[in-house]
Amino acid sequence: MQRSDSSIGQARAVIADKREAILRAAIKVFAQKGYFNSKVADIAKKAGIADGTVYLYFKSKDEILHSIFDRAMEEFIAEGKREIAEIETADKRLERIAQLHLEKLGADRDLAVVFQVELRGSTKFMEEFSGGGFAEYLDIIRHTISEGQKSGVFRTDLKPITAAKILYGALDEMVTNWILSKRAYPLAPMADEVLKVFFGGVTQQ
Amino acid sequence: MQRSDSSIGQARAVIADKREAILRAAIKVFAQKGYFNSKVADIAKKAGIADGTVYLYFKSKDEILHSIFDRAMEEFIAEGKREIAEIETADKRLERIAQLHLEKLGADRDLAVVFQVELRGSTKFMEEFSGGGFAEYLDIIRHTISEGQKSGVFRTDLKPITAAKILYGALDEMVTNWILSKRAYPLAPMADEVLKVFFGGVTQQ
Amino acid sequence: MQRSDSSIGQARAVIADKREAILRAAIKVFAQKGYFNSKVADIAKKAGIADGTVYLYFKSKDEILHSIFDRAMEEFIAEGKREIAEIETADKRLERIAQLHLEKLGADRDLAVVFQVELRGSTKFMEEFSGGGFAEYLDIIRHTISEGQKSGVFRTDLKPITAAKILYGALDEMVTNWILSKRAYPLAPMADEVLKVFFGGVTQQ
Amino acid sequence: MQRSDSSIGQARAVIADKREAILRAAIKVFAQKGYFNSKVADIAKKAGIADGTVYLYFKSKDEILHSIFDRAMEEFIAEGKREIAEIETADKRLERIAQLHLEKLGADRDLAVVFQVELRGSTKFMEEFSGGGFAEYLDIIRHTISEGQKSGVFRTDLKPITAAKILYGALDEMVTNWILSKRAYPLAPMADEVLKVFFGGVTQQ
DNA sequence: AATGAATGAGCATTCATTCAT
DNA sequence: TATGAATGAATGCTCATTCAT
Repeated sequence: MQRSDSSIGQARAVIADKREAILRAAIKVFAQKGYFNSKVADIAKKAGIADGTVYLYFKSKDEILHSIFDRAMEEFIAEGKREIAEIETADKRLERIAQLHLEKLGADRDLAVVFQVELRGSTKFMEEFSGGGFAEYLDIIRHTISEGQKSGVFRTDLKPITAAKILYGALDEMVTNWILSKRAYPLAPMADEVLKVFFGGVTQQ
Repeated sequence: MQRSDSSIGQARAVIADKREAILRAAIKVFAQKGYFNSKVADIAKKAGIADGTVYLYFKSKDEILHSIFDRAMEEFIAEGKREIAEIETADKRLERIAQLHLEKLGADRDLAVVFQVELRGSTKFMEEFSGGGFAEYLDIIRHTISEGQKSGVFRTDLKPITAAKILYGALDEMVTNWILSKRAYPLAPMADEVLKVFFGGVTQQ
Repeated sequence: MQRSDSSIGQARAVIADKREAILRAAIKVFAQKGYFNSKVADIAKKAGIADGTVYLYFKSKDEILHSIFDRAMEEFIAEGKREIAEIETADKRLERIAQLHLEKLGADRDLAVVFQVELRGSTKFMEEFSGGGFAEYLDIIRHTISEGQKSGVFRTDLKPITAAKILYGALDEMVTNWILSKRAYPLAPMADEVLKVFFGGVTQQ
Repeated sequence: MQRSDSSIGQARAVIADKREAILRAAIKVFAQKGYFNSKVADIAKKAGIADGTVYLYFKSKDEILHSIFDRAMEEFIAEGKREIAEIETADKRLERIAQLHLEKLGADRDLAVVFQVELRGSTKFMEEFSGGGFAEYLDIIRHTISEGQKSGVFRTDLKPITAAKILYGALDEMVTNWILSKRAYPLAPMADEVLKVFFGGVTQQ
């Protein structure tokens, strides 16, 4: 029995769709109740499938969380690299990175919650994550700052990695506050505020 | 038969000691295995008491974690207030706050791990915490920045609360990185780096 | 459109072949992992078919095990009857039965394992089996002994059914030991040892 | 705080009692439904305790089954050795062993079922068991036969180990048949029948 | 106050079976 | 007939909490 190319394509699409549905459902559930308080059954129900079906696509509950991180970071980094490749100066690049950071997470509150909250819920995850996508992300910032130092746009009495952590930390805190805030406000514009301080400092000239 | 004042005092001291022992034990255990993976029995064993005894001092496992936060924040804020009260200018105050922040957490790695990791392990905790000690802490920073703006030392085109979050976020990231780092280095000196950027920005003058 | 007789015959052969393949696969799998630890998926994979296909030939996993017993006992009894029909004396018949018993199981270790181990893994199976092929098998032995008593070759102060169980039990134990033995030795020759004792006893004359 | 010797004794007795109760309950439940079909909850309920309590006395369901075997074999072998130590001749010793075998299992039908059925339900158990108590038991029989050969009471053209297996197999079959029989009859008297054949054979002199 | 044995609710995962294709 | 994705019932074990002593 042979399948036409299109039916194979369909089958793949269906598989991808179900995986995707589980991932989306998991993001919602994890965001709402936290990883440890979420039951696999909750995810399955939200995804509209049977409990056991989850295990046709993921090996364990743990793997679902990992997949969420991996996929999001991958997309995020890919898009970031693509965008900054077209930008000339280091300061403009950093600006775009900061904006992208807050745009992306500001556009998907549930994903943001999982990133800000669950990712930090265990040293295990943090360690794995730090050695993974996050390290690459931080490295892009560090590298950009380093280039800015070489081109003379940034001061040179700062270690690029330290400056990178400061920028990342400031952006990260914007996200965390936004998540926890009861008021709904747009996250993306906060990037400019962060950059204002990061570039110019708070001291009156 | 009546207890003398001194015996009551002793009893209270014993109670405080045991509470303290449980709290110290819990910080160690939570830091090592994470809140959800820690058993109350682990804490009891580390504290050298029976499982049931824990419940004579705390209503639940959850309450232990809360107490850790509450007590640490309380101490932290009290010390912070005391120290900055003696400092004249806003920038010097901010400097002291930043140093204190990293000194304190840098001096107790287990406590730092619990703060950085477990505090963020659930939205529930974060929300409660945000409304509690953390809000007060951030408010002290915000207020100091506001004063600096009035006195002309800080630029005024920034919302004080936003600047406060940026400073806090940058410091927080220093702590997180320090915890996850495999190399052992002193945390406190990082305060100066953060302040360098926060005050002066990264842009070359 | 009608199927010719020959195509029906072919279809039947195919059906029989696939049933047979499943049965052979199941014997191997059950022998290796035990009935309860064997998955229907394991059997299907070993048989080279899809999981669902198993259910076109058997109603349940349970039925597969039953079929293994039924078919093996049927073959066994048929061959036994055929062989002893040509033998004159009761003692020679018993001899042939014992040899056949060990020859058959000794020639198919997997089948032997399933018989010795899985058959006894549940009272349910044992009861059903006892009322089925096994009863008939034991009855053949009993009947042969009874004939031997009538013809004067066997002593008459023993109930034939009891003597039959003794012979069966002794043979059965040879099989069990052979299965569990780490050394590989031929099973069939043990029949003569069993018969030596069964016929003559262990007492020195 | 000190416990008197008697209160320690009581505590031990309580512990032993509860372990014992769980073991007795497990024997009943396993005998009725088979190991794999028995739930730990069934055992707990039959023992009159909570599910979790089972795990204060046993590490796993598997360990319960092992304990049943180990304890029973231990008792059995100890009693067997004690009894035969007082008997002079090898044939009388064998007689006593056979009687004891059927007396013991005949006195506790549930235990007999677990031994005959569950012990054989998995190659894993059988292998472990064969290397354990069972091997020792068979060795006692073998050794007794060997002595009988030396003293001239048994014929010497048989390997003692083979003769031992034959005797054991015959006795074992008596037990299995007794368990599966719908009629209730005393098991112990069957020992004499087995011995009659084992000693003298079925052949008419 | 202190103990630690007992409790029992809670859950990730497996797998025999079904059924749309 | 054959497939294999989907189902969902079933269960051993953990551990926060209680309570008799």
